[in-house]
Amino acid sequence: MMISTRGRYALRMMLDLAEYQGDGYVPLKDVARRQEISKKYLEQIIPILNRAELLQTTRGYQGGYRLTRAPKDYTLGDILRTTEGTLAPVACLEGEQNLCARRADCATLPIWEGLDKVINDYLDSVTLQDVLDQQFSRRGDDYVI
Amino acid sequence: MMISTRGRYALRMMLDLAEYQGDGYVPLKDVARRQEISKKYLEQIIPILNRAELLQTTRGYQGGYRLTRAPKDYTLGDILRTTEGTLAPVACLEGEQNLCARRADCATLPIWEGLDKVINDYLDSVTLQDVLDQQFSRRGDDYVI
DNA sequence: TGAAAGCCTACTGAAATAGTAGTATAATAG
DNA sequence: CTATTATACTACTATTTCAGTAGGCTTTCA
Repeated sequence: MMISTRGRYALRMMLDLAEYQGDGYVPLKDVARRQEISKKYLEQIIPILNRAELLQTTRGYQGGYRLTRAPKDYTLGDILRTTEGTLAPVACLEGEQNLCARRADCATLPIWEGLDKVINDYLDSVTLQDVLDQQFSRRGDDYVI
Repeated sequence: MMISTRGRYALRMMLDLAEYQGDGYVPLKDVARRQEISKKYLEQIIPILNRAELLQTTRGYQGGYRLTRAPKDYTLGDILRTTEGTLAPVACLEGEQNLCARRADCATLPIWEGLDKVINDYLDSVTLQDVLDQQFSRRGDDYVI
């Protein structure tokens, strides 16, 4: 299992903001209630998104969060790489500190590189807007008799 | 990170057997030495492959392991799903016991299903023989979702 | 019968996961 | 100026997984 609750909850929060932000800020309390996720846990996920400037904040009365950009300008890869740190399927692709002594001769390295590429390509091919569109079309289907 | 040492070592062991088995059995000691992996740890990985009949065993003098089938008849997906248990990128795709109450309305489920599919399709598109031949090189570049 | 090999079970240190808890700080209404 | 609403930050914790280590048991065959 590669995507932890951190990434999955971040994605659901971003989708919730996209759906409910209107032209104001959405308090975390509301996101937590709608998504049935602990508000305290979301509070820990948010700074990660905040530091990467994926969302905007106001504190105090009528404060909350909203998206920095339009939903079509976030790929799922953006959000998941930010919150998960890496989407690499194996440790040896995770960075300098995980370099392996066998790397130069490794028969399996190209496989992991290929796998890493299909994962990132797929997640970068879908935007938040795509997910919203598919969600609404699905809801619409429910009303067809 | 999705593929643990268990799956990576299993794959390297299968490749090692393919390369060195000839028409006999390869003792684990030799695999462990060539691959620089703890023999004791490999001993724990082997029963998983054995139960799935991915390899054959003889005990005692001149015993060891060999592949059940030809290298071209193993996909990397076969080997990795067997040893990892699942390649599902999220818990809610891992089986009955992880079903989520929000499943019917979940906007993100189709994304995880799509991700699961590209991962499995990629790994099922490469065989042990491909790796041996190095024919798989940069296959990720060509892979069409 | 004894050496070479696999088989089986238990144990363990370290890290990640999935949170909970409590306090501090900021913005604004009245 | 202060009560209310909301985010920000830090510390703690239970559970699970990972990546092995350790040791005794069984099988095969020269």
